[in-house]
Amino acid sequence: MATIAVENYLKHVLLLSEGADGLVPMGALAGALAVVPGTATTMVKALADEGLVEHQPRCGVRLTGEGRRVALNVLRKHRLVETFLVDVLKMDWSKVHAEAEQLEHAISDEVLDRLDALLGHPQSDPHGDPIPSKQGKLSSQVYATLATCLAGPNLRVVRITEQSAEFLQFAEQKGLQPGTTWRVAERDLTGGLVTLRRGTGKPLALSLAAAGKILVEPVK
Amino acid sequence: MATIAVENYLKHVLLLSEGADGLVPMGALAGALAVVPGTATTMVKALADEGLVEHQPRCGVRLTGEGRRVALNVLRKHRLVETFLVDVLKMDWSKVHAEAEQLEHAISDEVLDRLDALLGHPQSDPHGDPIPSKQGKLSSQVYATLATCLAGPNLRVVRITEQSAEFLQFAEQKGLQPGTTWRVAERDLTGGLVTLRRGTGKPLALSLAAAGKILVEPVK
DNA sequence: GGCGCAATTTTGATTAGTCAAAATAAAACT
DNA sequence: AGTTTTATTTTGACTAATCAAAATTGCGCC
Repeated sequence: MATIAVENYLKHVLLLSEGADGLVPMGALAGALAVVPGTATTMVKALADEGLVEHQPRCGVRLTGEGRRVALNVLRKHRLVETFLVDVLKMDWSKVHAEAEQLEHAISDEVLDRLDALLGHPQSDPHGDPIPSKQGKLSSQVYATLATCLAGPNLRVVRITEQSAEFLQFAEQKGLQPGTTWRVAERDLTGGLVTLRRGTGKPLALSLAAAGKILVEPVK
Repeated sequence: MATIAVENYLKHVLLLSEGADGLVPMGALAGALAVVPGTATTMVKALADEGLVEHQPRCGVRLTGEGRRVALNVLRKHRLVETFLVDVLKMDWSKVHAEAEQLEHAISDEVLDRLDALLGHPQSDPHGDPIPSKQGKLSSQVYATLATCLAGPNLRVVRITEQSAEFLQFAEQKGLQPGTTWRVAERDLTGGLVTLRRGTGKPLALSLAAAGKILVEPVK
């Protein structure tokens, strides 16, 4: 069985290769795992020997089929656990990430299945991140962000692409949970500001950096 | 924070010092943890340096106040997780021990509290093992076993003191869950056999060894 | 009172994962 | 093209936890 460290390496390679397709640079991987670059190199070579990743020296790393299977299973555990913690245990949105980071390595596939059934086979976790299916399908729908949408149409928040407790707390406090509807009232590219409005409520100003972490879809 | 290995050492010292009070011999500890004796010695010395246990060379080991606090917290996690797995996820009685063995090291104190509330602050787990309170109180009521009770009075099963999946499966299949009522129909000390009856059902024969693992209380 | 046995401890080695810092390779500027 | 910068890899060392096997201790027994 994969150790906790191995599971974490594979999970982060998967996460970093979402979107930015192709190879994950070693520096990015080391950064995500909070280890020095040399450690990542050593570990990746070991994973390559196990057939879990493909290492292109000096260029980067990519998951093999088997590595991807393991990584998706870990990610599925992570996101289902987050959903459980929020939906069943009523835990704070912003705390469940750290919690799931531990639990994802401790729950068995059987518990995973039962949790999935208990929660009604959810498609996404409380932050809107898609939950890989048991068969290893991961929805990779591309959404717009609040930083790129033009002023005018109504937009529904579908996902917050940032795990830090600070940001999630901020989003929750402002009412920016997945499912809520907003529209861009004003976009000031020069000032790096986006102003949002929810119905007729008072306006909410966001930096472009923050707005770029919030994925939305147009309300039909 | 205590590592997983440290938590396991402390938990097993606690478990082994229940009943057989005083010092836990190194051999017993090594056996419970499935390590060679030398490993246990090394580890216990390290724990003693941390102030978690008291090591009497060549005699055995005992928890300090702090060590006991940590051990009780781990045990509380273990038994509440078992209860959750059986009561909420409807998992098989005989499988939850192995599962909880992993989860006890992964759940935070906050999740523990919420789990406890969700389950209605249970006093004992599905096998009848007492759950330490949040304040660190562990019920140490002394029960009779089916091996020691005389034939005649009705007895309620309160606890199965054996974690192995085989034994639990056996007990479940025979209907010996905590809460069920039986009486000893016949005791054959020479043959090492106890014969039980449940109401007017057909008799069930148990070896003394097996009967000794089943704790009971008289039905008033 | 010494002998043997069983439990315990010591010693030396191994594995997984890590860091610090030096070495190397590739890319990026003049 | 040559030099600087940056990313990556290598090297050597460390920690936690473990095992195998040798050394030690102390107890029971004639």
